[in-house]
Amino acid sequence: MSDDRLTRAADRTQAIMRSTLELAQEVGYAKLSIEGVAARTGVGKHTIYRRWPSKGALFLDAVLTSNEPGLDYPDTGDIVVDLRQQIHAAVDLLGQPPLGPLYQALVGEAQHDPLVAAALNERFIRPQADRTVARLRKAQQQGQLSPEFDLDVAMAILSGPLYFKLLITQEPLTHEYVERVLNVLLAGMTPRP
Amino acid sequence: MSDDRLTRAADRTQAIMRSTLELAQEVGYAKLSIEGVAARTGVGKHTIYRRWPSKGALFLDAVLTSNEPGLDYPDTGDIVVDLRQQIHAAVDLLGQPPLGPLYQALVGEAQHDPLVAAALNERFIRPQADRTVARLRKAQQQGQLSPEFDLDVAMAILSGPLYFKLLITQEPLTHEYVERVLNVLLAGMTPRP
Amino acid sequence: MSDDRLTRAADRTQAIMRSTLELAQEVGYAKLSIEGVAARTGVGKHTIYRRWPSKGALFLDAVLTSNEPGLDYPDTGDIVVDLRQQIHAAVDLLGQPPLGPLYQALVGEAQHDPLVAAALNERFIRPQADRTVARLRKAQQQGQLSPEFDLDVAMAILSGPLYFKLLITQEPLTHEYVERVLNVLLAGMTPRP
Amino acid sequence: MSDDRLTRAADRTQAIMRSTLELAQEVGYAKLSIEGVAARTGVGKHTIYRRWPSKGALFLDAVLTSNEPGLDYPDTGDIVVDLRQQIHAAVDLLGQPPLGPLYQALVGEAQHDPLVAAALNERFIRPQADRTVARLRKAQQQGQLSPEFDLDVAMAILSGPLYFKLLITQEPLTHEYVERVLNVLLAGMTPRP
DNA sequence: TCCTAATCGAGACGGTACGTCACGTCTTGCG
DNA sequence: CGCAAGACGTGACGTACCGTCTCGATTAGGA
Repeated sequence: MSDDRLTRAADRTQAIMRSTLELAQEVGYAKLSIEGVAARTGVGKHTIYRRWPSKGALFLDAVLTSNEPGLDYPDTGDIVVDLRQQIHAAVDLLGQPPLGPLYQALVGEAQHDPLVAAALNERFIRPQADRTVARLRKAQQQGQLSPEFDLDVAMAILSGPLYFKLLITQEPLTHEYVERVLNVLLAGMTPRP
Repeated sequence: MSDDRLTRAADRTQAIMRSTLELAQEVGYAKLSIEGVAARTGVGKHTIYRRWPSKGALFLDAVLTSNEPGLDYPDTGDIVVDLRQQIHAAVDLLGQPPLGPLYQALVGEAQHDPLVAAALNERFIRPQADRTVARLRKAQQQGQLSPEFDLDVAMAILSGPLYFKLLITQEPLTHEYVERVLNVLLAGMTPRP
Repeated sequence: MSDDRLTRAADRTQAIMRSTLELAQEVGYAKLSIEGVAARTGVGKHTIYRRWPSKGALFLDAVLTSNEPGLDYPDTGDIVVDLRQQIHAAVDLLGQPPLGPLYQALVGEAQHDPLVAAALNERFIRPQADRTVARLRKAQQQGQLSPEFDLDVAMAILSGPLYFKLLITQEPLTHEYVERVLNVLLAGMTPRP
Repeated sequence: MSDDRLTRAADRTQAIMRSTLELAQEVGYAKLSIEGVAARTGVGKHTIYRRWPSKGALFLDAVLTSNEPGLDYPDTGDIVVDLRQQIHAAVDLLGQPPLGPLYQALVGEAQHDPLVAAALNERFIRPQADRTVARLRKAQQQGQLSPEFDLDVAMAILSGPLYFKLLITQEPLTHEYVERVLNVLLAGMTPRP
């Protein structure tokens, strides 16, 4: 079968990504090396370079693939319930191991490597943002939000403080914190009589 | 004189930081190397290692020193005016060269190097945040903000979306954008009758 | 026909050897690679490995095959005339491109690879030496050489200085040079009264 | 002292050459690698590349240095005695381990690398040849050789057959063989009445 | 005419070594 | 004595070939 080859190749691809995550968790992204990943996976370096152009690209793929399908969005009909649930899910996912530190390193790498930045946006950030804005828009159309409310900014206010804690102050990301953010946002969000 | 020696040392320190910024701007932080800085400055590597423990520490020092005293805070008495002025100053400073890309790289490095993260927080992030919260608190005491308003979160909502644009989506940071953020924040901020 | 397959195979064999010589002349033996020959010929690597065990063996085959039947020996009846003609033919063949540099590289490879050394001896060196000694012996039997003359050494004196120039001093191989060698040899070769 | 550094450097240089010879004798020149030499010597690869531009140059240096001062020339006053002694010394040196195989590989490498060829000539071949020709010339001036005898060719006839055995037929180099060569040469060398 | 077997191109694969770069440590000698 | 200069051991880079391997496609020649 033709699938044999593809299967073999896919197996190797996944094995490499698995080792990458393991190594990254053990020694940290800074000390991660393609040489090390190759050795740990029992694979030639070329086999890695054939698939990814750089350590950053490999790491991005490994991190994002490990977290398919990402953060799915609920839709209970009540925008407040949905936002709350979603933001708490984000904290659970990104605020602690295993994904938290990996994702933090990934965003860090994106600051040095435009390819990683672009891929990260396309594969994770933008879809997530789009889903959030779409959900907000629906609520707005249903009258749950005032018509002139700035949806893009609302999304940024949901995400930004979270990244601020994760990347800038690097304090633990808590449910209590995002709850407070949500409360402030809701104060400006609800339609006034 | 003893001052001579100190002066000489300080001169060298500044020369090294100057070369660091130049090199970083020319080749990018990722390709910056202590070896390169030493060569460009006409200085032995030891002279750099005597002053900074790592490339990250040197870069942090260079970036922050180049921007003393940072973002000063106005106090006109009107919190809205002050916040607006401050946030636009931040956009002017971080949203474009020369500081923008350097600062972006610096935050990136902080994700990989805890020492850089700590120093960045202590020397830049926390003082800035503290000033903002202090200004907000004063306004709250003057009755310009509702008493139960969450000041820490307000600060995070002012900063977070800015970092979100700078680090995550990496789109240009515009005055129009922060203005919209501010508007949403103000909607939840002003005291209700 | 069964010949078809053999013919096709032989065609491929020859195409590979042709590319080998071309590549060797273009980039030199040191940078010759089986990978390169395969690519240039439009052939899988396996097809080469199926025929030759190593780069050296392939190169040997290519060089020697390109020069079938080698140096034929004249027999005019006069040993001096014959030796002179033969040695000048050798200079014409080995002292200049295309064969000169290739042959030089071939002997070089023989120093590192016993298989090449053995094959080179069997297919080129020994036959050539045998023909020379045979011709000398015939001359000796005809009284043109003194009976106690050392034929093997005579052959080595005809060949040795030539290789000395080709491999050791690597100066151009001239007709004038071999003529002088021949003269010295003849001085000790001719029967004394 | 300034000698300290030079001494340290020279020590390393010699240690590297020593390992090179050891490794070459163990695994053969073809499998010799700079990586291997570095590992065996306990030295960084760069420390080798700083001193020699290629494996061939290192090997040449190692082989020739190990054999300083090479083949010294006797001068008893009798050219026949001197030539005989010299040629037998050459057989003792090059015809057997340890130097024989190393020297053979060295000449082999010279066929692929012009730098090695040039250095080999300058440091070993030409001086040796010059000494031989000088000794012959002196004998000629003393009337031990006929005035029109071709000294350069005589030198080539002493060396050539020796290299022919060493490099081409690769049979053992024996004293008996060079003795026969010498005899033939002497036959054409001695002045005729 | 179809089938079986061999051969082929293409190129993935685990390796080894290449030659380069920068790391952080060290030593030396000049000013 | 502090410094430039740069050698040093280390380890990773990204590349090139090695020789082995699997895959379909393209043949032949026998059923």
